[in-house]
Amino acid sequence: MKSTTPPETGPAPGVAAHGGGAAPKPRVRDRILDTARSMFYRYGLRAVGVDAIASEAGTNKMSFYRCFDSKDELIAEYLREQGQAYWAWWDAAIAPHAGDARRQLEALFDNYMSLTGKDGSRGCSFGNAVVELPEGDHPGRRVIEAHKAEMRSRLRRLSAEAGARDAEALGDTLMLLMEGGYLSRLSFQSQGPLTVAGKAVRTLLDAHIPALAADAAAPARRRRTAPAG
Amino acid sequence: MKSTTPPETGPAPGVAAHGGGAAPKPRVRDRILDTARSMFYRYGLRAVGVDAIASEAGTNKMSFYRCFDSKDELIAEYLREQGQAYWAWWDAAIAPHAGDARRQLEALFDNYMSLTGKDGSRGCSFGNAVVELPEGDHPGRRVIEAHKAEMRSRLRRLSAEAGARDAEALGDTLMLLMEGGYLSRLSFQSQGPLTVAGKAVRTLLDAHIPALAADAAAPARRRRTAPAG
DNA sequence: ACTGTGTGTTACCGGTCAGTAACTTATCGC
DNA sequence: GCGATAAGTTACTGACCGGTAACACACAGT
Repeated sequence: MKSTTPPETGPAPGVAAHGGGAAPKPRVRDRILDTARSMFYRYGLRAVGVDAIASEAGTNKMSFYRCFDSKDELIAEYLREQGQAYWAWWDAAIAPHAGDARRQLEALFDNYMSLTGKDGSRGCSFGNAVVELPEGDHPGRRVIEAHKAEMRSRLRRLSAEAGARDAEALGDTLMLLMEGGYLSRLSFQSQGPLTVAGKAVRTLLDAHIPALAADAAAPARRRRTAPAG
Repeated sequence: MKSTTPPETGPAPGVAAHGGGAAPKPRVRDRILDTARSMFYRYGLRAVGVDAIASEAGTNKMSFYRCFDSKDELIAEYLREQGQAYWAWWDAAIAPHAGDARRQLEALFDNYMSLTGKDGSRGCSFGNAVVELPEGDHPGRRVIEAHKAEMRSRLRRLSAEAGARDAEALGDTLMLLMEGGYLSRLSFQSQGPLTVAGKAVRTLLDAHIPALAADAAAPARRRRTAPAG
């Protein structure tokens, strides 16, 4: 196998001045979790050892094992934290269009595209993690499966709220689209298939949502978007 | 980390009777490659060591290194072999409908769904591999990127042949769909979003292909498929 | 018989893996 | 100052990692 993780020589925050005011120096556990997040995401779960995480976090293995029972538990905790951040992002992305599910979906995907298309992006933490955790009993797997199930159910719910004829099918299709973008991001640099996700969503919404011009409770400007001309 | 690969106690073919006739006993290299294929796919690239592969193939590490320069080279070779098998499958799936690109796409996805939905399926070898190979210079990465680029180009070509208004967008959307099915397969058992891929493809084809009733060279029965009622 | 080739066997290298023991130090509230 | 708690340090275990050296054997074609 190759060298995997470069040294990643970081300054290691270590002890921060905290005698004077309200600068609560980050506890070891938080530093470790933060470091684990970035290293796991960048290099993968198996490629990163606890020793590397600990020293990168400015501490050592012994302190690591005072905070976490095992590496597997750290992985599970890492995934739980990623989940919280994910739903915070999700909610923020759809919040501006509360009440208009169609626009919420469009905004969600627009946001998703620009985020996943970014330079440092390595796709979805959960999708990547599940590839490395084939064992059915790993503590991280339950987190992953719960996360993906929640994603699916949210997309289905939004599809229903948007007035889709077959909300479950639309929701699942949107899920495939998202997952596909995440995965394809790893094999293409910036001009990958991900770039059409926005168009694809609008096409699917058009196809699934009946075009009732004056529908009750429906937003005024629900424009049709034909796929090219 | 957990135990990763179970012992997988296999009988190890070893020496096959070959003195009499035309039974060319499988060479070590082939046995190794075959074992690597199943173990890499099942457990992942990093989870499987060369020692485990060799002994599972009924040989040993020394013979392994007589056939392959390194584990990384074996990985690349594994991916090349998977690529050959993949295109053979692909061509066989679309062959029955030569000349009718729309039906070819439908057949491709139907075939893909039943295959990826199978019990032992762990999604896409290439997608899984790229998750474990973040290093840009790994010999396997070129194979993966070439494979995915080829996939994309084939889907775009089929979309064009099917008469799509925006063939590149349709092709890329279909690519997202496929990739999404592969990835989501890992987080859902059998009733995952993958099950709607067939419907989704037909919806997208309907949306992208102009409905010319009597088009030259167009197949007679190109039925519209409305997404539910 | 001789030799080349393919293969099996054993032992080993340096490095890293996850995880632990025992001890020291720094900082906190009191 | 005192004790409690959090954290750093060094050294270690046993297993596994990718990769190699040296040697033995079985069989092919000549």
